[in-house]
Amino acid sequence: MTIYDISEKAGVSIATVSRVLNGSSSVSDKTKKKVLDVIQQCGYTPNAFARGLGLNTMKTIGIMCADSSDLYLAKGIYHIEQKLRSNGYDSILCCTGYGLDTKAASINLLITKKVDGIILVGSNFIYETEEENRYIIDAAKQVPLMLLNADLDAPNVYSVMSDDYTSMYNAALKMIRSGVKDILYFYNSTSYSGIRKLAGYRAAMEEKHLLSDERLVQFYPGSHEDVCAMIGHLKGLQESGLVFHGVIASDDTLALAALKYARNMHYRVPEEFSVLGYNNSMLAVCCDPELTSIDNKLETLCQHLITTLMGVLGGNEMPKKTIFSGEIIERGTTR
Amino acid sequence: MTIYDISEKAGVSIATVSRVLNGSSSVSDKTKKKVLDVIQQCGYTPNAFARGLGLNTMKTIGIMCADSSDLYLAKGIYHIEQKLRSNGYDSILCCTGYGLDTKAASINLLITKKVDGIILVGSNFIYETEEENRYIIDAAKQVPLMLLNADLDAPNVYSVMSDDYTSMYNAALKMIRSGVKDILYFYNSTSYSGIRKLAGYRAAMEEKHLLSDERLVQFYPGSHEDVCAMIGHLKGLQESGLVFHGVIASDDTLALAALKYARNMHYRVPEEFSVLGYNNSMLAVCCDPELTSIDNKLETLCQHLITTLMGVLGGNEMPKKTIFSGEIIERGTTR
DNA sequence: TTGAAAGCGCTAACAC
DNA sequence: GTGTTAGCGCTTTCAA
Repeated sequence: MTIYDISEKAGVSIATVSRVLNGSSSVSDKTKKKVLDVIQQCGYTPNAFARGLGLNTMKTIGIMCADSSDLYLAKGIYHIEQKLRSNGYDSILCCTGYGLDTKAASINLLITKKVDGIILVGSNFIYETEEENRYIIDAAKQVPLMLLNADLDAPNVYSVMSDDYTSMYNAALKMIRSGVKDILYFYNSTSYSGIRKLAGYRAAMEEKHLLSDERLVQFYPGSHEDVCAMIGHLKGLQESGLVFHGVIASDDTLALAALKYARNMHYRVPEEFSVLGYNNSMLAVCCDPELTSIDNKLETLCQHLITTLMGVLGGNEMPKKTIFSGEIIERGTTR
Repeated sequence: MTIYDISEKAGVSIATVSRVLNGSSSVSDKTKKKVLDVIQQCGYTPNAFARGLGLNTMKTIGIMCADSSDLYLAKGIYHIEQKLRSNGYDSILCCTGYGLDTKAASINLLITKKVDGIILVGSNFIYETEEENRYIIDAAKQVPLMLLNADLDAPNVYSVMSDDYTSMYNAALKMIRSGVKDILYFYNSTSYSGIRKLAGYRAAMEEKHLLSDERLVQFYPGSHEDVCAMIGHLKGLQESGLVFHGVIASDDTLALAALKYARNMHYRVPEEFSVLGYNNSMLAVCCDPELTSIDNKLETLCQHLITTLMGVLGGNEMPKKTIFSGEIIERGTTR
């Protein structure tokens, strides 16, 4: 069933059918109805390829994420997909994994698919050297590139992010003021936002001259989901003689592990041990006591990102960088 | 950059370029190399639309799920996307929400996009009446339809699922044998798999003549993420006089709520109160004590689903229905 | 082994 | 308001 069949059955030209299909220019109500009737009756739907061929757009946005089963990224994808759809765009999802080579391959694949834009969900796409980020810079020559929670200065690359540095700085300061001095920072990502968070913690601790022992900054290298291993990591630290009565974690899972560690050590939480998480995910209310966590306004970020992308696609001048501030959601693991 | 440019630069016809591009038929090694060189040098990639127009396939599979931020569905999407990619297929993701109308709209949209197949992730796509399932049956006339964790008998529809009934039946029996008699069933979905799970619980309880009070079967109608509301639901039950010392939940989140309820009531777990979850998700190891949960082998299901889909796409005869059995992962909330 | 040319289904510029 | 027609970039006969 093609536009030719419809035009024939309706007794008009293909151009007229195309016009009613696209709601464009002037078609008399009568012919319009006639065509619509035939279309309805035949259950005809236009061929997206042919349309794309001519227009050179599929109204499709590529979404890349390292791992769609990550709680935080999954939520981001969800919001983005929804908002895209409500703007008349579809999405192609690419789960790239964490390797640079597969990321580069994925981004090229999306471009091959003629997506109208690409959204990079999560800060792990940005590396430290320009060389490593070249795959993004190059891709941006072809389509607009949107970064969620990351930052890269390059033409046609737009960043929307949460102010992780300030959020962490404020949260750390708050915990210090609550009386906890020996606060361990527990993180598992050296992505852009990971580095910013750590810097926030560092600034607060150093300001108060509390970062006496570099072991207070702890990188956890294991699996993102292996809570046991995280607990083991903290246990090892404790056994090696490091003393800490507070943990600030770069994400809720790590914080949860810290909470389980505290329970294991028979610390009373929050009286003797404080824990702070990040992302304010579902996990935060799944434990007992519930986790104090930083909410980085994911949905707001996504909304803004899509608005910006739509603007760019519409040919408008749009802000290259937008920063929202986070918020500490106080629950039972801090005083 | 088109095939014409390449053909010109290489001094051959577009047909020849097309041939080397598709590795088809016989091209002399010399011309092949020449063409390949030019392609490389120009960084040319073929236009997917034009190709699709002719071939009428995009090597793309549509993935539908109600909510990609659901822990379980997200994991399923992740595995599916990975395995699809390793088979040379891309995926378009559609988060449909839970309404029938939006599901039908999404499935049509995917067909419009000329996907080669559609995967429905999660059992909430199947309804009770054939009328409601018509949108699937109709879609299957155009492309193969794969169901993950659901079941529907129709031409060109293939189902891969976990044996939820038996898993629940066994788990319930086990809990009964451990000495818990008043077991509440706590569920939030009347999807196909939701119904099967409930039936498994029912069968075990009735076999032991333990289902005296219909209030032991409790549907929770609220948000999937609102743990507080779930706890509230159980509290309300208790206050209304219902006595129960065990909870079997249709998913880990509900089980987690039950665990928090138990703690709230100062029951000792598992000595005085047992809890069983479903999905063996990350949540199971996030609480204290850790949750006994049923693992339904999601990755295996996904692997099999993709294998089947590839077979169907390759024109082979494939099993219409495949059932795997689940496994109880014992942790700290059952004796 | 290669080239010429006819589509694939649609949009949009241009004529009427 | 409506029809004609030239592409869009590629695959695939059919000839050579």
